[in-house]
Amino acid sequence: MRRGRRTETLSLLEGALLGLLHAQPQSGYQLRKAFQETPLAHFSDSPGSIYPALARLRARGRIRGTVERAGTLRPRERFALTRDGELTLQTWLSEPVTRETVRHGTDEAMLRFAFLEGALGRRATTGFLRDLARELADYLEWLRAWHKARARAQTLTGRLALESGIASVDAQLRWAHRAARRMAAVEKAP
Amino acid sequence: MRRGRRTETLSLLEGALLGLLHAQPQSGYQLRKAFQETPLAHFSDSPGSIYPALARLRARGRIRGTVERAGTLRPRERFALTRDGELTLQTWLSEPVTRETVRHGTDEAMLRFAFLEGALGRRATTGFLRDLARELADYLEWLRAWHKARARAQTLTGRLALESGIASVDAQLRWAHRAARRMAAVEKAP
DNA sequence: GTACACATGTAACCGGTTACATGATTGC
DNA sequence: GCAATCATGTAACCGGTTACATGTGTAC
Repeated sequence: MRRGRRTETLSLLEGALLGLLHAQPQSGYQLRKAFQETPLAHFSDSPGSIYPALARLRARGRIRGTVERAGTLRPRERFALTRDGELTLQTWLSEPVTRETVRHGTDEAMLRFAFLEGALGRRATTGFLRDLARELADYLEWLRAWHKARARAQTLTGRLALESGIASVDAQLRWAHRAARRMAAVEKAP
Repeated sequence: MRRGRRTETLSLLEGALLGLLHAQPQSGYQLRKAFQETPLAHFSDSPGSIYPALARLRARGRIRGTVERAGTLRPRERFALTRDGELTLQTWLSEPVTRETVRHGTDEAMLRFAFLEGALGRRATTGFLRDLARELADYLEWLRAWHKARARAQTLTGRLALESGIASVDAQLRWAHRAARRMAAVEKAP
């Protein structure tokens, strides 16, 4: 959906593909199944989204495909990250967590977090969680202030919808704190 | 992002615009500000998204614009729903809440809910909340089962990310129950 | 022998993003 | 005088959706 001027920002789908391929080289079909069957849903599982995305990533040198069972009547192409793809993934995962990251929805942040350990190691997660918790707390405070100030001017369902958002952000913030504690505990006893 | 074959499904942005214009006829600039300043964030506030979307809706007869302060040097165009736009909005808001609705993220469901009272009245919300709660409960159960079954096979951050999703859905489900009770209470004493 | 899972694509459409463009008004 | 706000657009790009297309392997 967007393209950095020079830095080649990844779309969510491309990020997800790189992250999955980093964890485990696999075919387009297996990636489709992952989008169907795992909680990674919300990505389309249609071939029309995944195969072109893979072709793009390959054209840009992020991934490389090797054909398996070439002689047989049912070959398949297994994709893996190139060194360049690994760097791209790491760069994407390292982008700072800002106000915008949480304002536009936490999907991207959580997707990146899911891949953090695999691609950057456990140490990298501490800062991520700290920044995420900071921004979530700020955002939550702002949402609550907004709710307090404007609650009466809205319809009942409008108000309730806002409260749903507040409850969601609150849950994510609590989760971030729990997760940070878990990470700290694990770091002491690896 | 998509187009129903014949039924002219609305994009999220178009739905948001119709909902906002139904609540209060206003100009493109005011809509932009709404996306900047209210918790409706996550829609782009850039003129390049809103003005073309308004032009589309007008071309399809959903909205009508009237130029205000026409003689002055700073005119502006205030948009309002046509009768057809009202019907389109109502149809969109009436679409059933299914498994897919929650699997792909609850953004659309919550956006629609926010406009429900204004466009369909309080009575319409009861069924919506019931369906939403049902689907959220199913989805939550599925997520928990998945977590239990696959937790060990994942990286730590992968597991934590899943737990974040579970916490979020859980929070939304609790909210849905609270909201249903609030609606019921209000219906008795309108 | 037929339905379903495996496996990979292409092509048209279109909506959102980014960047560019223009000019008036208000407040300091 | 200059910056910020008001106000509205256009144009190129490109990625995701939908629909179409094709053929094999396996289990009943």
